[in-house]
Amino acid sequence: MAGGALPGFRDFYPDEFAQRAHIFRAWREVARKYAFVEYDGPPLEPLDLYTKKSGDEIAGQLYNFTDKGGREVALRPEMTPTFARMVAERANALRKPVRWFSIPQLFRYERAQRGRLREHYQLNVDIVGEGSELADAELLSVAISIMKELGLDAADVRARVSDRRLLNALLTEIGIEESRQGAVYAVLDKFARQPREVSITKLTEAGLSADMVEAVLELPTVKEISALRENLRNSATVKPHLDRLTTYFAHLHSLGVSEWVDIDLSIVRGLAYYTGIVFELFDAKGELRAICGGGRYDNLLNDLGGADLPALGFGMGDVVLGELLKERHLMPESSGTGADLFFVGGNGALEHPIGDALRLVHLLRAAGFSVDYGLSADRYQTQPTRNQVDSAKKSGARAVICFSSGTEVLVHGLAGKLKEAPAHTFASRPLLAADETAFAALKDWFAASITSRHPSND
RNA sequence: GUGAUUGUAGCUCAACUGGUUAGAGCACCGGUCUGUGGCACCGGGGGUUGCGGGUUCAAGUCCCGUCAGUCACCCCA
Repeated sequence: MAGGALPGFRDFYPDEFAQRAHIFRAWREVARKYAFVEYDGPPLEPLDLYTKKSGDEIAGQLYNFTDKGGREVALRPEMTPTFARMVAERANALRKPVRWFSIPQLFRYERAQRGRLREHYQLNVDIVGEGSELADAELLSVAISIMKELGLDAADVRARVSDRRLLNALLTEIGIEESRQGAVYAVLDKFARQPREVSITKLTEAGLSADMVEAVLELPTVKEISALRENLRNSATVKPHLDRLTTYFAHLHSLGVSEWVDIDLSIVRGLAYYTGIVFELFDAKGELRAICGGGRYDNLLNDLGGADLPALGFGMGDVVLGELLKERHLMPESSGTGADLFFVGGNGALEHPIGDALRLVHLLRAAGFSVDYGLSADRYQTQPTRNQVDSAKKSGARAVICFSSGTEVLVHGLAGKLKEAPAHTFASRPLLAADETAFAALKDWFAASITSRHPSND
């Protein structure tokens, strides 16, 4: 449609905003449980923050331009460089290990597709200053706990785990020299998405012998450490890395998330800076793109900011996650205002002009209620009450309130059938006189009688 | 950036091989109904058929371009 948002950008109408808020709430709630603290940085950064170290692969998709001061700038495509700079600047002062998270809006200039827009929000969770595999286990546990928090289970989402150091050792043991390992990584990354013959061709072209090719193509099928060839498993080069992965899995088990996790040595991660355990979260059916990806990047802080600290982290975008939640009907369907009270004109509207109505609304709000009403002074007295109540229901309000006579105020619940809903009348005079005990009585009754109309959405 | 495919109201869709003022349901607005008020019914607003050209007596329908969506590449979050 013409005149809409720019391609790849989204308008968040209240319903969509509620869904976004639902995801953000889960992110923040779980981060808090794991004792991470929130930070943020600028959405606009110097261009070279991204071109210097991340390489050309990212440069072609940057949303960049020259600002009015002649500076080359870019909308941030990822948070890690900003994070690295912030940590490096205060590396000595920060208490380790650092547990930080952020929910930046990120931008990339590339053709939009399902699950990939030009803009998205991405939870970033990072740990700095801890090199042990326990930190890796803690990090993955955060990601999985978010899935749980949103109502997903181990049948919906799978975590796939690999380890760059282990993979390096395995390839070396197979006899592949380091200069050719990059090509092998590329093939492993695409192993599931391209025909086996293509993989074989590419590996052969990379200079691997038939034996090596066979050994490499076995790797993605390994589901347990014991399934590795014996000579690989027992090699002195490989063993320490296998031991670490074993310990890592033991920690995951203790943290209660091991049933979500599979070994998958074809998980490579595109970004070149990963150095250790890496992981991705996928929907179990494999219909969508990765929900989440991350791992250990022990050299990046040093390369980027000169702080020699081990670090690890993950990013989780709102787009794919949102699609999965919608598919599983785990998203709030519609928002409504959810106001406590909706004021309508009742039988007493003629005795109480709009001024009285507004005064009551004002006092109710001052007493702590959220109050909605039709913004027409005219219809307050002329529109049939039943039609006003219809509007109140559609608004999602929990109860209606009106002048039911010259001397009384009626509060009536909107949950369920109107006839069965709780209702109560209060004397209007003390309420209009801002009598505190009258409002206290109203609040008590409301709290005891009126239930939320959307108990499942909260 | 490459290729394929789609584009009618806010949403989901209709309109025979081109043929009167492009329709319906839902949603929205107003109203009616004092025993099914999260119901039924009545009425209303809203579309230069994505946009721009072309063919034709006549285009939502055919052709070209363009923009946008979707999918697959590329690549990655």
